[in-house]
Amino acid sequence: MEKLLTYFGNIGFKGADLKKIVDSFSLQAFEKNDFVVEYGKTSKHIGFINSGLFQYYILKDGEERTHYINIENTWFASLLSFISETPALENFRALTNGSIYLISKPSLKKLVSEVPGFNAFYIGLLEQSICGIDASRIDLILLTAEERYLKMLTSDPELLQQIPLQYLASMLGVTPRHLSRIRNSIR
Amino acid sequence: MEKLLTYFGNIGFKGADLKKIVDSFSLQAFEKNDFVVEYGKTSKHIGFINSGLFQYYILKDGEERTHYINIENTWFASLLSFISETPALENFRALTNGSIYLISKPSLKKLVSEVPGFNAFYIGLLEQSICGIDASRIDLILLTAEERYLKMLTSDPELLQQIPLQYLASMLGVTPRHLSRIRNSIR
DNA sequence: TGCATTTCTGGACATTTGTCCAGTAGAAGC
DNA sequence: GCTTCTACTGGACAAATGTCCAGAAATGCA
Repeated sequence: MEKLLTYFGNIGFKGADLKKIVDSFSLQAFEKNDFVVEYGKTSKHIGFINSGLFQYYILKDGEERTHYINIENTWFASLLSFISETPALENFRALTNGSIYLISKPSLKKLVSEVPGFNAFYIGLLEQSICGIDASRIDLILLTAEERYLKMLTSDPELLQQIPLQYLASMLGVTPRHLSRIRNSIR
Repeated sequence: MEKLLTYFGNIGFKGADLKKIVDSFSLQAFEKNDFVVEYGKTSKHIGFINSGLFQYYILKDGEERTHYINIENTWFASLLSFISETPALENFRALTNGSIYLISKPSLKKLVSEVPGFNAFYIGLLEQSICGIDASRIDLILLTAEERYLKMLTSDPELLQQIPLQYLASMLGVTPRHLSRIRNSIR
C-alpha cells in the first residue's frame, strides 16, 4: 500500500490516522475487460487507480460510448450511483490489466466522521471533481470538437499517448472518423 | 429570511444552530442585467435564489453563450472560481429582477466547522451538484440535441415556461435556429 | 392604444459531422 | 513466417447543424 501511504502522507496525515485511512482501502487487481462497475448494479466503492487504464462507457443503441477514461494516480467514482445508491447507468471497465485501491462507502463515511481532517480531504475531492466535470461540460457547450481536441493536446498530453484514438473520439463527443479528419486538418 | 428558516428547518437544523446558519446569509436584491459574478473577478459567495431568474454565460467571439440558468429555490455557485479562488471565466447575471441569499466563503467554512451537521449538509450539496453536472455532461456526449430537448421537456418543465428559447438553445448546445427546427419536427 | 423592442419562426444555402466502407499498417498469436 | 486482429485513415455520400436573414408574433412601455 506504499502508494496510498505516500499519497495521504503528502497531504498531511500521520501515525495512527494515516494507518487507519490506508487500512480502509483494499488493493484489487483487474484484468483487461474486467468490470469494476457494471450497468444495473449499484456502485458501492470509490477508488484510486494504482495502475492501468479504465474506461467509463454507456451502451447506446448497442454501441459503446466512452464518456471518460481514468489513468494511473487518479480517483474514480461512479458518482451518481455511489452517491444516490441507485443502479449504475454506466459501465466502468479495465482497458488494460491493472489495480485499484478501493474503499467502501461505509468505510469512507467512517473516516469522514472519525479522522480529523479527512472530512476536509473528502470535501476537497468533491470540490475538485466538480471543477473538472463542470469545466468539461462547459467545453462541450462552448467549444467545437476541434477546439476540444486542441485543448486536450495541451492539457492532457499523457491521455493522447496512452489511449487509443477511438476512445478519445468518444470522450470528445465525435466519431473516430471525424477525429481523424480533425487530426488531419490541423497538420 | 423566512425562506431560509423554512429550508434549513426542514432539513433538521434547530434553535441556536438554525439562527447561526440563517444569520450567516444576507439577502441581496438584483435588478435585471445586474451582475452577481463578473468575468475576471473572483467569486466569493455562493447563494440560494430567493426570487428571479439568473443566467450563467460566457462571451465567445463577442457572443453570449449561456451554459446554465438558475431559477427560484435553487443553489448557485460559480464553483470553479469560488472553490479555487481564481478569477471567474464566466458571468452570472440577473435575467429578471430578483434576490439571492448570499453567504461568503469564510462564513461557509465557519459553519462547516462549527455547526454540527452543516458539514454533512455541505457535502450533500456538493454531491448533488456533481450528480447534476455529471448527468448533464454525459447527456451532451451521448444524446442528440433533440433527445436533450425532449429530456428537458419532461425533467425541467418549469424551465421551459420561464426561460426564453434562445437561452434554452444555448444550454442545449445548439443555435436558436436549430432549436426551432427541433420543436417543429417533434410536433 | 400604438409604437418600439424583443422573441420566435422558417427559407436558402454553407459547413460540420455522421455513416458506411475499403484499404493499410502494425501488433499479437501460432 | 504466416495469419488474424485491431487501430487508424480517408473517399463518397447523407444527415445534422450553423449562418444569414426577413417576417410574424409577442411583449413592454409611453
